Amino acid sequence: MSHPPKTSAPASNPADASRGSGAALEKARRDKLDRLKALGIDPWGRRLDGAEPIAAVRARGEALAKEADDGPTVRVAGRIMLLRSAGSLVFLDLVDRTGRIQIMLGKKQIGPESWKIVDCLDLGDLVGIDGRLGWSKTGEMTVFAAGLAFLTKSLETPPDKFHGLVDPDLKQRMRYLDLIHGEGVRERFVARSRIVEAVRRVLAARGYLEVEGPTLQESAGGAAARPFKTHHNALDMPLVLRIALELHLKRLLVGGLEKVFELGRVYRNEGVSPRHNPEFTMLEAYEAYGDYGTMMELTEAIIVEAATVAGTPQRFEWMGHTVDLTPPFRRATYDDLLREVAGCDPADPASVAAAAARHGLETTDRHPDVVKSDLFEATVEKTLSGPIFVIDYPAAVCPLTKRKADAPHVAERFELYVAGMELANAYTELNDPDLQEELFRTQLAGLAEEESMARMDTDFLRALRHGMPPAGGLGIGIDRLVMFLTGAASIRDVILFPIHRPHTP
RNA sequence: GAGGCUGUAGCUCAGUCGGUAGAGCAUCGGACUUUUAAUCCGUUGGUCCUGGGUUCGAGCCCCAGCAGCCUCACCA
Repeated sequence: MSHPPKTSAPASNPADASRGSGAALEKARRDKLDRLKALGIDPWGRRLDGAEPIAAVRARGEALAKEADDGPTVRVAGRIMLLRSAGSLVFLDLVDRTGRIQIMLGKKQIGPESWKIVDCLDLGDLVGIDGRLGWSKTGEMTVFAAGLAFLTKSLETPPDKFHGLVDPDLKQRMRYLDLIHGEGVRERFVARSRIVEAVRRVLAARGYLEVEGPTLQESAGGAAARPFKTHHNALDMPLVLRIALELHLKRLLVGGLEKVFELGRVYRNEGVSPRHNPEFTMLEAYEAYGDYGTMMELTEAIIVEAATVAGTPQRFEWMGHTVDLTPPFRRATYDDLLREVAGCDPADPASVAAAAARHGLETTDRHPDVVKSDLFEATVEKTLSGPIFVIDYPAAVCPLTKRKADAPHVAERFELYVAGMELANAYTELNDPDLQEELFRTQLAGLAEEESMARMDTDFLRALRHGMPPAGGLGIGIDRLVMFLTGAASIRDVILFPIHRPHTP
């Protein structure tokens, strides 16, 4: 080989030549892994009993005098988030699921053998620490380490220790990193868990039974949405994933379970947006001998309890709306809001159509109630800061709902809106099998099956003919509930692993 | 599905008029027994999303594609 060009002269050590690249960053960590093994340390660790949650340790530390040097001995375990070396003294910030605490490791204090392990520590490694709890000279609560247990080596470089992960794509695809480094991310998902617990607690306290319906169905009913299609091999039958919980829960009302709810995933083959993910979590609850008024009271109880456990303030700004959770929530009829906001006479189809036309909506060959519904969505919805119960809907857009006794064109339905977004939907359930069948048929006429909320379900109709008690039914979108209780702007911020296209190399 | 914006080192981001690819953090080497995103000195690291095109020359301009975000449509 002749003289290489000076500008591209290779370094003497090929590994050094790429030092700092992604591969070299991992190699540096693998070198430390090998050094640990050489020291007889298992870099992948073993069971460690008796580690105290860092939050609990911090609580104990608060009671200690700053100058005390006789603090209790504690054991903590967690991930190294920051590492500052000052010669033969090293400071770590250790994080577990409950909090963060500073660790001080001194060469003299832990001895030369353990110090060899300290030399092998990287950001992201998991360690256990035994030490005295106290305060550093600069006033930081600190565990002064006497013992160090190496628990797991991290071979990948963590994100920027100050900014964390910022790219929303990376945050979602690598949620584990987002949970470690993202500001408030872990807290938000803990809040989600607490909210779900609260929902179950409220329902259980009222005597509701939690049940599980089928997610694989022959036909998807109970909502207006396109389903995902799949296939069962052994039975050689086409199946769809459920789009709602409704029709099976109502069968259970027929079966005498009287108060049932399901909290589970539904799947809708629709577009994605900051408020839509193809799979999302739905609560549906049904109470025999109740009506939509019963469900309004239940909805309010669930939301107030969920807000309490989530730590949501009573009044806050979200998505440009001022939300006030002080019960009772406002109630307003559909027609009153329409009159107020759209400036038309809801009782007069011509007036409604004229208003709809002014907003550029299609009105020809459309059912008057559909025009009304379009007008409502175009004008009223975005103005509803809420929470507000919108009550009494035009009957033609509510095929599963009982009509008002004295006004058959009005359905006993409410939707709860917050910040212009639909959060809950409830009916006095239609239990007249003949009317239900008729509504299915008229809804289906002239509509593509995929577009209709009413899908003929003859087995469901037969169940109704056996007698379903008069009942109230409620649906709440749990993801959206979590969004507004945690102040999240996107549904992807409250779903751990939202849908993504595959990354192509 | 349509439109707009974005894509540069492991992470967070600059990159001027088209003229040899930059910083901070991280890494590696050195100093430091009270640090706080430690600091200081030195060091290293690039498929500029992918593929074409224009040009003497493209991170930058043009075309196509991929991915993300936002808006709209479907929907909750």
